[in-house]
Amino acid sequence: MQYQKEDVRNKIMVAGADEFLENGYRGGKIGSIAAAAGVPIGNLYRYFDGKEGLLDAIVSSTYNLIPRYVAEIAAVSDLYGQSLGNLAAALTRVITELLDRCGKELLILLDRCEGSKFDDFKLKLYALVNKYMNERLFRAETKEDEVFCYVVSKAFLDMLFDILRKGERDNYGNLINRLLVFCFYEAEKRS
Amino acid sequence: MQYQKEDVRNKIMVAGADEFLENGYRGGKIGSIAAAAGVPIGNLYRYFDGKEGLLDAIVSSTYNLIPRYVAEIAAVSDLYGQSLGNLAAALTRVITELLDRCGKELLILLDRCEGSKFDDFKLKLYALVNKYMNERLFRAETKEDEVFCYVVSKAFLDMLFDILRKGERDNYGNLINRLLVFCFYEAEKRS
Amino acid sequence: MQYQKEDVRNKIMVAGADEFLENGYRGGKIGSIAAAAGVPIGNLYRYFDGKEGLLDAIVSSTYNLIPRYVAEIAAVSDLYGQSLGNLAAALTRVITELLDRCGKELLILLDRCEGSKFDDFKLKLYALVNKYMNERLFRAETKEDEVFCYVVSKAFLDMLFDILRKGERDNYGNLINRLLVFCFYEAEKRS
Amino acid sequence: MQYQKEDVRNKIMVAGADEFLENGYRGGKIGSIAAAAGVPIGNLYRYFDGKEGLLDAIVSSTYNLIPRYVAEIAAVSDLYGQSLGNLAAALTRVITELLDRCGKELLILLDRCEGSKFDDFKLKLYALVNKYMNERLFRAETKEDEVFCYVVSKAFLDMLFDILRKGERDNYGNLINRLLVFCFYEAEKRS
DNA sequence: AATGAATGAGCGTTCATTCAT
DNA sequence: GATGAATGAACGCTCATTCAT
Repeated sequence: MQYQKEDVRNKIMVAGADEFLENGYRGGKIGSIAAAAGVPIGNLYRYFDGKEGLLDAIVSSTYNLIPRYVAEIAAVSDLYGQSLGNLAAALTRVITELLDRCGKELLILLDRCEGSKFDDFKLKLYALVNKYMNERLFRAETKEDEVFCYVVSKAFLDMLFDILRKGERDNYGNLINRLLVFCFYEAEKRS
Repeated sequence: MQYQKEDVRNKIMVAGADEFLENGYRGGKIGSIAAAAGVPIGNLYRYFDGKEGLLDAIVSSTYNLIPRYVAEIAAVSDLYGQSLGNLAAALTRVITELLDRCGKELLILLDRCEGSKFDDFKLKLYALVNKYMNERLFRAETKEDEVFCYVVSKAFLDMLFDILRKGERDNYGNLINRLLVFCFYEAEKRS
Repeated sequence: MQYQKEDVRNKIMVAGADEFLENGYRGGKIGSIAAAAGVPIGNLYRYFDGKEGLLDAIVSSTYNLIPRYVAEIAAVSDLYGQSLGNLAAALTRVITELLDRCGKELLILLDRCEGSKFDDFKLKLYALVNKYMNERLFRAETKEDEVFCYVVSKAFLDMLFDILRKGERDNYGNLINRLLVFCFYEAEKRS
Repeated sequence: MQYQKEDVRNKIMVAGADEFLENGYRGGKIGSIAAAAGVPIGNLYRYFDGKEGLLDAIVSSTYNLIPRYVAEIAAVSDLYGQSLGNLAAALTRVITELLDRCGKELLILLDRCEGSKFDDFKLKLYALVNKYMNERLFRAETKEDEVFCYVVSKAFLDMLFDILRKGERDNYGNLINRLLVFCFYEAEKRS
């Protein structure tokens, strides 16, 4: 019966992700998730440790993956930083891969975790990216510089995610390219 | 007594805004709001039409104000668009005024309305700004252009709000200036 | 509305005590208690902190009272120990008072707290009484003596409670007198 | 395979007895019992008719045995009643045998059957013993006599069980001897 | 016969809203 | 109009029992 278990587990996780995406963690109902997954409520608790446990199962691997992706993106930037074109290609590859692996989960983490222990994901992520950007690009000296660096870092990230939300697969490359130009072309002149 | 009534009404709205800011609309409790306002629960229902009604009262004037501010910002841009310096000064004035009038309410609308009828505020706002930006700056022709325009418009707005979230009053001017340079200096070269 | 509040609180506590007496703590249902008290379920939670809190409210004053009563009984025994007749009279007074104050609560504590934090009341009480009895009467030297002392102490206590369960108010005096004779008359000859 | 079936049946009953002893009938979980017995839940239902059926299987033989033991003890008392020493020896034999056969089950019956149909075992047992005691020893005439007879009968029984709970195998003889002296030596003088 | 996943009734609890005073 | 106790629908979760394999 092993294959069935995995099947059920997946159905619940998909239903849970959809429910949380639509109604948030607080607004998402275990009953609705179970119904959508075609599973009786009680059985859901065989697979997951309650509502929090289900969110955890849906989202934690992505949660843990992100710092590595950020580091990888930073490494890629260090390598190709001189040529925005090459950088864009590399970034596109990394980021489309990220999205393919855990796009939905990322959206939940970014916007739909109010009331859960992942509530702070966004802030942590922004802080992480901000750190990299400041070390490499901005080298903020005043409080004002820091704020500006933070604002731009966050915007860069948001734009990346928006491209993934709005764009289509065969646009990604071009759009990320344009994003890089927008953000970093002759950046020193502009900040 | 009209004066007292207004006083009570205000206390509830302030307490409500704080509660919603801290816990979101779904997570905010009527009981906590009434307690924080020093008002018996039942009385709250005299002044507001339930939880949704209270949110409405707190937020709707800002909700309705925003399109006018966007239009005003657009008008200002049209006037001073040639000179980023002048534009920044004008924008700073308009935006700090906006923030002074309804900063808290704006934050609620932007981030804390999950589960209410204002859930879509962010999207509407982005769409509005996107429209102005597209008409004035991007003149998108392809689907890809549209996405890029949207992404940049949204980012511009987010950055504006982030400055307001992170910055301090006497930074606003400088930061908005830097923001404008970052987004629009030789923009045509970069998009 | 203050008088009503106390009234409701009492009705809930009486209904709770009856329910717990009949079905134990684990078997007692909050719904039944609320119904028996003529109170909607939700309102019960205004007065008590959940099921455990209700049990606590019903039982904790008695729980805290008991050591004092044991000490008082021990003191009475020290005073009148020579004359079983006088001792019986004094004990009867103390114990009927105890029963009048918290007979039902005592029964819950003794037999119906499985699954709650008062689970160990009986053991603690027996240990307490055993300590007094051993110090005054048995002076156990061997392991076997200790067991016998414990067994008799516990039996004395149980019999006391049984008299209170089974007897009638105007019997108490006689029955306690007989109990003392049964347990302690020429006790040294018998142990 | 008949042998295996018996083996599984026994493992379940042992696990069940332990679980009920630890958590009571209400608090005991079928899942935990099955796990402790190393048996899948579904299979447990092949051997026993649900939770109540399992308790029944564990406990009913003891439940039915008890009246016979009480009768035997009564008979022994009639034979050796004159000599407490002989009586003690005979009683010790009977009672250690009882304990060896079904000590654990007896404890469940006495203390851990809340919520099951055996809830009333203790009362029935006390009533039974009370009947014998009254016929032979007390010959109660007044209501008060009856109560006292009941109280002493019950205490005698409880003390017997406590000796079995607290004592050690090679103490039993001595302790039961002391118990008999404590309860019945010159009893007529004391009641 | 063995297995353990499926099932769902029922519990304790919360909280937006109403209502009696 | 002010007050806060009353109300009950709805949620998350448990666990005895059944059922498909």
